[in-house]
Amino acid sequence: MADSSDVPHDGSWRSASWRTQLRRRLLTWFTTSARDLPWRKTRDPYAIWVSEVMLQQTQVATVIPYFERFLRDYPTPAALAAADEAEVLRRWEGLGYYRRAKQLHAAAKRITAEHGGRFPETFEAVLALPGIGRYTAGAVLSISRDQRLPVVEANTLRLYSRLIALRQPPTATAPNRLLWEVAAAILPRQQAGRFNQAAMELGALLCTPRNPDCERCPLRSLCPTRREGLQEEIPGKVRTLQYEDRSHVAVVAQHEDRFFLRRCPPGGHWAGLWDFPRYDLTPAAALPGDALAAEVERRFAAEFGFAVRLGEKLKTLRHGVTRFRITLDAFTAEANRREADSAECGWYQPHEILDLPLNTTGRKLSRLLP
DNA sequence: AAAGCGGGGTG
DNA sequence: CACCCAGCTTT
Repeated sequence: MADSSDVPHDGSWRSASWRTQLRRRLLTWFTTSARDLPWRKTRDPYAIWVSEVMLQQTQVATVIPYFERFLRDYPTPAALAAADEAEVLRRWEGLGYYRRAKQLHAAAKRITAEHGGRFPETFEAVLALPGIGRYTAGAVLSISRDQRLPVVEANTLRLYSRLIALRQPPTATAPNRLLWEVAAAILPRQQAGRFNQAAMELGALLCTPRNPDCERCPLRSLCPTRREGLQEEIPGKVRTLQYEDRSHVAVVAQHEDRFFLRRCPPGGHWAGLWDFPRYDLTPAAALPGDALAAEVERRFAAEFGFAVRLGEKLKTLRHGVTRFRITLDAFTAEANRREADSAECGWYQPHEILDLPLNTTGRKLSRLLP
């Protein structure tokens, strides 16, 4: 049984005076150095929750316009709960990781049904909502209500690893438990929300992964990692990701002035979003051109029950997703007749496609249509 | 081209 | 505890 007390690190954080110094310096620094971000102008837990979910896997500059639009269109949990999922996905389009939007929508419905439309204010109730874990629950309730709850995410993970000179990979079980312990111990009694924001901001602006700006850091004299010159070694590397190449083919089928799209099935990738039919043909090198077209036509007919004939290559798109690097060859295709639309697929004119929630490659291909 | 973000859910 | 998640920006 791994115990956090066995994890090699610097124990200064256990000293009350060290923690007092840290709090004072960090909060003072935040007063002068905090970025002016839209979600810092509110104490509405709903708005802060939306920002926290958007900020997962996505950077600040990307999130800002999405956040402002989302709050304008859905100013309350009830407004979000009343929206169609497709409409929510359309507003999320481009942010990626669409499960976040679906969970946000589902949680808004739960808040409306179970909490009378008011964002819950106990840690347990917030944690019980879909898409909300320990970090997000702590962030929302500390920032909006100053509840004394710790947060450990990428920025604080790195900052706290350095403040305790953590000598092990920070995501391993025992080191991670220790980091949460540290995050809880250093919180002030008052202003826990400002403190958490300050810690994350310091990690984002100064205590960066590479070349941290220790000269400007208000915590430099408290930092054992800086003292020992280990900034590039701490936190330890988790592991290097091995990319995997994939070859996909998309079918842009046309009949008169309409194009065929389908909804991605539940449980799979891009679930609930629309896209042109696409097929994984890895490894593509094994198939000569004719055989590739025949294989795609076969799969298309098997899936949708009508035939198309592949034409020329419309476009090659390369996109990376998690550990995959995908080369997507999009082909035009002709359908002899038009099958009836269903809830899962159908024929659309280009102007109708504008209103469908599409994944990024689907949207890029749709812009090539007449 | 590679690195970094990135917590939540599942099994 | 390991693995998955179907994109984007920065370096």
